[in-house]
Amino acid sequence: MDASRKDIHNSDIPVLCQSCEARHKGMCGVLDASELTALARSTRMVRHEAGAELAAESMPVESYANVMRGVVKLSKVLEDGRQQIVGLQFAPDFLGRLFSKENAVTAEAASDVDLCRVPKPALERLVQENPALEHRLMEQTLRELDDAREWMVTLGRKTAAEKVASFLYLIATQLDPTAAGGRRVFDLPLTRTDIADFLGLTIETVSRQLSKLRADRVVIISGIRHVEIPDLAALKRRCG
Amino acid sequence: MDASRKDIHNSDIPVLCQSCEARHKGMCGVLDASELTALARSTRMVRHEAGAELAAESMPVESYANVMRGVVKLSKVLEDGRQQIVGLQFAPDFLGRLFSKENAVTAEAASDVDLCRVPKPALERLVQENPALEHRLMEQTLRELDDAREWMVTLGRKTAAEKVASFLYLIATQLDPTAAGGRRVFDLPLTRTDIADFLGLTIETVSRQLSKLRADRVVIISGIRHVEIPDLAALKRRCG
DNA sequence: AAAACGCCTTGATCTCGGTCAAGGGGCGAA
DNA sequence: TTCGCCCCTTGACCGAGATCAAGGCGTTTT
Repeated sequence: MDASRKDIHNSDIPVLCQSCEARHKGMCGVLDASELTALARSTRMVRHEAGAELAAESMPVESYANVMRGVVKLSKVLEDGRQQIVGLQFAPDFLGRLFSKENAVTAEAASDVDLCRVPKPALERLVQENPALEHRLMEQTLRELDDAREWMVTLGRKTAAEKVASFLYLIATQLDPTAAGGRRVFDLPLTRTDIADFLGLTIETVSRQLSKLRADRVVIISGIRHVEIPDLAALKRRCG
Repeated sequence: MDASRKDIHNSDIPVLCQSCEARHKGMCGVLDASELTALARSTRMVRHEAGAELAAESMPVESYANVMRGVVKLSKVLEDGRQQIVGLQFAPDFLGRLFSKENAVTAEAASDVDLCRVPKPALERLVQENPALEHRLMEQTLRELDDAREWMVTLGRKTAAEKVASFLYLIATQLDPTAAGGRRVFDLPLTRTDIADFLGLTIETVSRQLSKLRADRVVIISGIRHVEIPDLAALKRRCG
C-alpha cells in the first residue's frame, strides 16, 4: 500500500479533477482534497492543435502542465538546424523541469493535445509544503531518465531497421496498453519527419524500413497513420 | 541564499567528511552536523581499480554511493553484446537510482575510483526524514536528465568528427574546470573502446578522428592518455 | 474540376563510417 | 632480454544509410 495516496471522496474534490487521469496515475494522486481544491483554483485546461509550440528551448518557464490527452514531443536543435527529438510525453505525464528558470528543451504538440496548466509559483509553493509531491515528481523524473538512457542505446547502437521497430514498439506499448494479447491497434501520433528526428535517421530511411516491416507482415499500415501490430512479440524480436 | 545549507563548524562533523567534496557540492551539503554524524556511522570508503564492476544491470541494489575520485561509466548492452555507455559520473556525483529495487544500468569504474558507500536503508531513512535531501537528489537527477538528452543529440545527429570533439569537450570541462582561460590539460579516463561505446562508433573511427584533430592542432596528445587542449573555444567549434 | 500544396514512397547514386587486416609500441612475465 | 599480450593506429575495401530526384496520393484552394 502506498501510504501517501489519500482516499478521497469524489464529492469533496473539484469537478474537473474527478475524472482526471493525473489524479489517479499522475502527480495529483498524492494530493488530498484540500490541496487539490487549492491547486485547481489556479489550473487551466488548454487545448493545442498538432504542431503548436508549447515551450521553447532557452526561454523562461512560466508554467508547468499535465498532459491530459495527446502526445508532446521534446526536442533540441543544433545551430545548423539538425534536430533531435529527446523525449515523448503521454497522458498523464508532468511537463516541465521543476525549479528551473528556463527550458532545457523545446516542447511541441505532436498530435492535438490537452494540457492542464499550473502557474509556476503555485506548483512550487505546493511542492515546498508537501514533500510527497516532490517525491512523486522525482519518480517521474527517474522514469524519464531511464527512458532517455534506453533510447541512447537505440540511437547509438541499433540499425535503421531495429530503430524503426523500436519506435513502433514504444508507441504501441504507450498508446494501447490494453489487451493482454499481443495485438495492438493505434494511430501514429508523429509524422515521418518526427519519427526520423526521434530515431536519428532521414525520412527516406524511415519510409523504406516501414515498407519493409509491412512487406514482412510485422505491421499492417492502412493509410498513412493507422497501424496494426498483429503480434507484439514478433515486433519486439525486430528491436535488437 | 540557500536556506537548507547549514553552517557547520568543522569540529562538529565527522573527520572523514571534513575535506569531502560531497559535503560541499554534493548531496551531503544539505545535512546538518547531527545528520552527517549519523550518516557517517554507516558509510564506508571503498577503492576500486579501473575496470571493476560496481553494480550490474537487473541486479538488486544493495547500496548507494558518492563518487569521491575517478570516473564511473554507466552502460547498457543489447543481447548480442552491442554496448552503449549512457552516462559518466564524476566526483562528487551521487551513484544509484533512489528507491528502485534493481539497477537500470551497469556501473563500472572507468578509472581508479574511490566511493563513499551508504547502505540502501540508511540513506532511504534519511531521505524520508529530510525533504531537503530528496530535493538535492532531485536536482542531480534533473541534471543527469539534461545531460542524457544533450547526449542524445550527439548520438542521433552529429558526425563522427563532431562526436569525438564533443567527447573531448565534455571531459575537458568536467575534469579541468579551472583556468578561466581556454587551455585545458588532463588524462583521458576512458579507453578507446569506452569512447567508442559512449559515442556509438567503432574504435577505428575514434582513433582516426583523434588523429585528425591532432593533425589539425586542435588537441595535443602525448602518449595514449595525456591530452592538452590549447584553445577550448576552437574545440567547441568542432562540436557541431 | 483543376491546380497547388504537403506529405509520403520509391529508385539511383554517393559517401561516411564500419569491417577486415596488418603492424606498432608499451608493459608485464619468464 | 625476449616474448607475448593488450591497446592503439593506419590502410584498403565495403555496405548501410544519406542524398538527390521523380512521382503518387490526399487535401485544400481557386
